[in-house]
Amino acid sequence: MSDTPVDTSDLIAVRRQKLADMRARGIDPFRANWDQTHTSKSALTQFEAEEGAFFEKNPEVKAQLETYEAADAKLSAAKQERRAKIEAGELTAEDPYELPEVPEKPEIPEGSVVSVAGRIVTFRVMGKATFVKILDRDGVVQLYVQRDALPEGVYNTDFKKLDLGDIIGVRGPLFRTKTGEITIRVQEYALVSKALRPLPEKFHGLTDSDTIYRQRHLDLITNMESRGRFITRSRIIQEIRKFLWNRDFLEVETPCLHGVAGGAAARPFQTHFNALDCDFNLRIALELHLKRMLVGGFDRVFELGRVFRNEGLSRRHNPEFTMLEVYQAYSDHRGMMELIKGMVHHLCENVLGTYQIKRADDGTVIDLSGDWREVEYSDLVKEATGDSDWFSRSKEEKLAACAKLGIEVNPELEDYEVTQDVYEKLVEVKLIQPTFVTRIPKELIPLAKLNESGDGTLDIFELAINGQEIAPAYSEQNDPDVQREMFMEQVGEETQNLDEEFLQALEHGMPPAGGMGVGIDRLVILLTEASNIRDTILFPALRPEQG
RNA sequence: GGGUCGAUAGCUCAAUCGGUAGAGCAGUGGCCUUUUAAGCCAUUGGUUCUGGGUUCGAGUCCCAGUCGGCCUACCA
Repeated sequence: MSDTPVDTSDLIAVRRQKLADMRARGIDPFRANWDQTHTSKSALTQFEAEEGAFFEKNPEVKAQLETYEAADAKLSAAKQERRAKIEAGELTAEDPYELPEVPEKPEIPEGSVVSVAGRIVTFRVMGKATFVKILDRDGVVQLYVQRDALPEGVYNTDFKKLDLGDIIGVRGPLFRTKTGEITIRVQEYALVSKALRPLPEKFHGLTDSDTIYRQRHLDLITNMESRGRFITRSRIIQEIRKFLWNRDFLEVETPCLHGVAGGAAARPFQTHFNALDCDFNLRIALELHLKRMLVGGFDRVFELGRVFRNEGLSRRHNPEFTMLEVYQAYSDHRGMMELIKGMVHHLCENVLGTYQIKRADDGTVIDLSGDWREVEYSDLVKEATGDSDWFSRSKEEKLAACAKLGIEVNPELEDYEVTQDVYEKLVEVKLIQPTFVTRIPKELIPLAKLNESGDGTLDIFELAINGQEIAPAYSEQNDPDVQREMFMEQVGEETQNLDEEFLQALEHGMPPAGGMGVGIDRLVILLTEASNIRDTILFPALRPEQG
């Protein structure tokens, strides 16, 4: 293999040739391991601490350094000014000039020796020395490699043949370069894993969204913003768990395969279980099994899980998405208000470090701190339509009003659905600041308790932030007969779509409870200031590539 | 599902009225021991998404298809 001629027309062939040459010389380009003592970040923090301790013992060196830095800044400013004048034609390069004097830079001892490993993301050869940057799990660290610091010959025959994208391990002491960047002075290095394919261009990274989604690994190497967003997503989920564990909630797992896909109204994905020779649906909600946990005496439960809805793709919809559902016995929708607000505040404190979020769309600042606005559904609809008698109008009048308001509404919809359309198209999208929408009409949700006033509204809220529904929560329906009736109205003739197992469980008695569902992806969109659900899902649904 | 825009070198992008497909980065060879998108010299690299058509001539115009973005529809 090693005498295969190099095909320079193919970047991969060049790298394969390097690989073959290494193997021929008995070097394994894919090592079993590398002993790390630090990550990029912990190495940097360590040096800062060591340097700080040194300055404390030697304050005069710190003073010298500050003098040096100030003088150096003046020097660069003077050079820049001169360059600007030459460009503007006020001076020529031959004109005599004086530059401010800069004192000698004081010596600062090198830090301790660290061992790190990561992927090469920049590689700047400057003759007999090279600057390299490697990326590891928590960031980038610079390496300084001098020819004479490596065993004889290695720099030219091996080191300079490294490629962008290769993963290397290095060992050496920390120091600060002339420009102030904390850097590892490499004494020892090894190729840990050879990259046979080139990375995307370093400055622009990947921009083709198709490639970004299909080859997310490349996006993560190249695009630090994207990388950070997925780290934040993971920390959000971690902190949600902590928040609920601390309130004595039990995390449970319920099945993804459902005989009847209940707990929401959405088209399910269907599949077939061979061993039982029967059809199953992928779950569209977690609700019904979690309520059966309440019947079973698990008074505080939650599940963080994937649900699947066989519906369209959009900026806000992916067919599989992550849902949190929480149920707390002896609580109600009011209790859920406190819970969700507490949870979001916890995330602001512990993940984001701020309560102010900038919208990706228009830069509006969303303030998540303090108490959140609470407003009734009917008031919002009346306000949006400018009609205080909206709810006593006939369907025809409502449709006519919709046309005037410039929204398209399917005339075959039920009366309450027309209103709901108005809500979704005119109201919800404008609820940018956190808002609890309460007293929602009973036709919309069959699983919640009716308000005691008997006006046909439900004891529920929908939390809207950023123009999207983030979390609906109910005082859960625990009357088995009312529940059955509500289901019957929903399914009509199709009684095979009744979840009898759930209804029977309710007949054993379910404690009064508050329950809530949180769309994790939408929450992450909000908290990471993303504009598209696909930026928050590692591998979003795409049509499989052909061939 | 409908509308609309797009696909050119490994990556990011050019290409005038239909007239020899270019640049930067990456790669390759050389210079360079503190760089910051390092710099300098030289240089390789193309099924212009696929398949048809019009034309003396197509990256460019037409038709069909594939994949994608955005809008829209569906969506408790």
